[in-house]
Amino acid sequence: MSDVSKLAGVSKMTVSRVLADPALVSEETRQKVMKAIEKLGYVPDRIAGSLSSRRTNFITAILPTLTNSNFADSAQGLANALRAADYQLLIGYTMYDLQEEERVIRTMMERRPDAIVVAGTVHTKMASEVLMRAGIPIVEIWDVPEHPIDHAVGFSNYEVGRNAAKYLISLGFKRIGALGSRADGDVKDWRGESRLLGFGAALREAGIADDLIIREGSAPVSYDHGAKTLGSLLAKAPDVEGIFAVSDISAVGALMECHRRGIHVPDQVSILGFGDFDIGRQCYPAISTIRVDAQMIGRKAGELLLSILEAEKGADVPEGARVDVGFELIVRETTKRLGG
Amino acid sequence: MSDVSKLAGVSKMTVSRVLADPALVSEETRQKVMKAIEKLGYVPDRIAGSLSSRRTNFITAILPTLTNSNFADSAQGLANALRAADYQLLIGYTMYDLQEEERVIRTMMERRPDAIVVAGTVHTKMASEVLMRAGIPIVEIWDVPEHPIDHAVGFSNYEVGRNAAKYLISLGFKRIGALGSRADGDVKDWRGESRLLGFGAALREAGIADDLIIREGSAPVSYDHGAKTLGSLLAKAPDVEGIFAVSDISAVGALMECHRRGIHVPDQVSILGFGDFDIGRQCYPAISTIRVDAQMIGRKAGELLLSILEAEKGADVPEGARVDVGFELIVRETTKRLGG
DNA sequence: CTGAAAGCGCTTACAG
DNA sequence: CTGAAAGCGCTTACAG
Repeated sequence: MSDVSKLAGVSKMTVSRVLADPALVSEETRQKVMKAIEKLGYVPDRIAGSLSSRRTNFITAILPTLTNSNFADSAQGLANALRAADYQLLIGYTMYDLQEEERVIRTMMERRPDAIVVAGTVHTKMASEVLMRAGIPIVEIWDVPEHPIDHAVGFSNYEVGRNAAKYLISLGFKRIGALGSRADGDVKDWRGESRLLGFGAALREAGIADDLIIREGSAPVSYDHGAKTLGSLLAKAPDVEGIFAVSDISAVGALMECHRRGIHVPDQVSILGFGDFDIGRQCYPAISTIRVDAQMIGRKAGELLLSILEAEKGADVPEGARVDVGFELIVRETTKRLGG
Repeated sequence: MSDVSKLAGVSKMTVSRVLADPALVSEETRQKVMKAIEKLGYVPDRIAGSLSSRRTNFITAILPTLTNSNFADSAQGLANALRAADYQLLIGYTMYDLQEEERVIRTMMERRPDAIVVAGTVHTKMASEVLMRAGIPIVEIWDVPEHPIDHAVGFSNYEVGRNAAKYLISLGFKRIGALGSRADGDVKDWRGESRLLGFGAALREAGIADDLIIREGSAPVSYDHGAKTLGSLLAKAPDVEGIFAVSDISAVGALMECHRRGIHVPDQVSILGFGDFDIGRQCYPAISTIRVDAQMIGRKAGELLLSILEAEKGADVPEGARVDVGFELIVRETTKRLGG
């Protein structure tokens, strides 16, 4: 930068202004500076700029994994929303492990992000404290808790579970089960667990036994997980009529296992998934599922942050926003009314 | 940090040492410093550290999209390899657009990454120059060109195409086609195009016409793309016997379209995909494909970079490394010998 | 519209 | 094993 200022015959301050807010500089000076920048191939150093201005234009996104198309969609939605405003995403993975999440959050704090987006509303005590004291906007995504740390953009996983149960009940079933992952230990899909909790509650409300909710294996869930948990469920209740899987991935695995065992879906058993993954749409029979607009979650989180970070002084800024993007039941071919 | 040094009654330099290399500090001093850090909840500022040390521990990864499980796997493999060494990934998306790639590369340079990983070996002239002059290690992934900008980790897409053709020829087919995306304009999947080029070359070598290579629509490819290009191919050659799709996604789309048209796969036509996506493995009939270890590409790129960046002074460092991870033909149910 | 001074919070390079 | 000084490359906050 000082090279540029020398070549252009102006002060460093003027070069800085040309880059930050060209309107502040006279047309003539600007031209000189631009020419010098061009000639020297000068690339401004944002690290130095960040240190000086106390703004990094980094936004941290903490996700369980990127190998899940839903979270990848949210990341992409977030990145798209932020791109125009020149923010750079700092992505961290937790592998559904709360200890790892805490570690990632701590590491990320050293990079001084301007805001943090984190998937999930359950954190270690330490992690929650770090986030609360961070002094920057925090957006929890993929759920909408009563009392978010700061902001939240998502939907109620509990209600998803309740709706799943209600739908299966409406189909006339009495023997209803679910396929999920283990709910103990650090590595745990809390959102999936919320769905199972809501599912069980709705079952009980309807006077139906909730003893067929299988929790086996650990997140992230796989096709194999679906196949195995289906086996466990069948061993327990060969007469099960309707099944809710916490993820389409498990649902597809369960469906394939049904094929192998000669159990017809949906004539003998109905299967409902979650997530509306491509594979559920394309497989045969196509999986009935509950859809969430993952990309929209990312986009809305991004827009919320921009409205806060880019607010003019004095403008009023949303406080403790809770955005519920909802969800949608998509009935396809794996669910069917009893005797229908 | 100066708060910490005051509380601990030492200089800032000593605090810095405790954090960077505790072995340099006496046990007693270290304890005092650690206690002060704990008490104040001090979180070191890596932005300042980066400016001072001229190392950011950022590594930039530039990918077409994260919504493709192959690239997501590579990103995760890269992140896993770098995590232990305390590097943070800076991920950028190009949406298969070379102009956008150039823009992303320029923006990323302002963050002063210690190295850059970029998917693909075709760049705008400007982008190539920026990368060459960057003065940091560059790893191009997902192909292995004769002359990489710096390093390369991938496989030969051209050879993938050749092998696809050879395999279909070995099945006894004479009428052989392919499904790809448009090869003109800025938005373009160059790796897919390489596969088609190799495919056509092998066809010609065997004395088979290469006029059934369809290039329609733009990357990223979709199920719909597979269905539509299959339609075009069939319109041109109703008697086509073997088809190679540049991606499993297209292959699945083509397979579904065959179902709809009452064309039996593989009895009437064989379909070979690329990428070994989950969906190809799970759909019925399961897609024959060519598999690449995407996660390994990311991991090897990460390990290569670590060996360079973490090298002791004087240690010899790989120069212009070209790592070919190869690929693997996986025969499943959508390909079958003529009359077999 | 332009500039000189100070400082952001660290690490480098010495010195002892 | 410990510390004082200088500086990384910008922006902030004044001043004119």
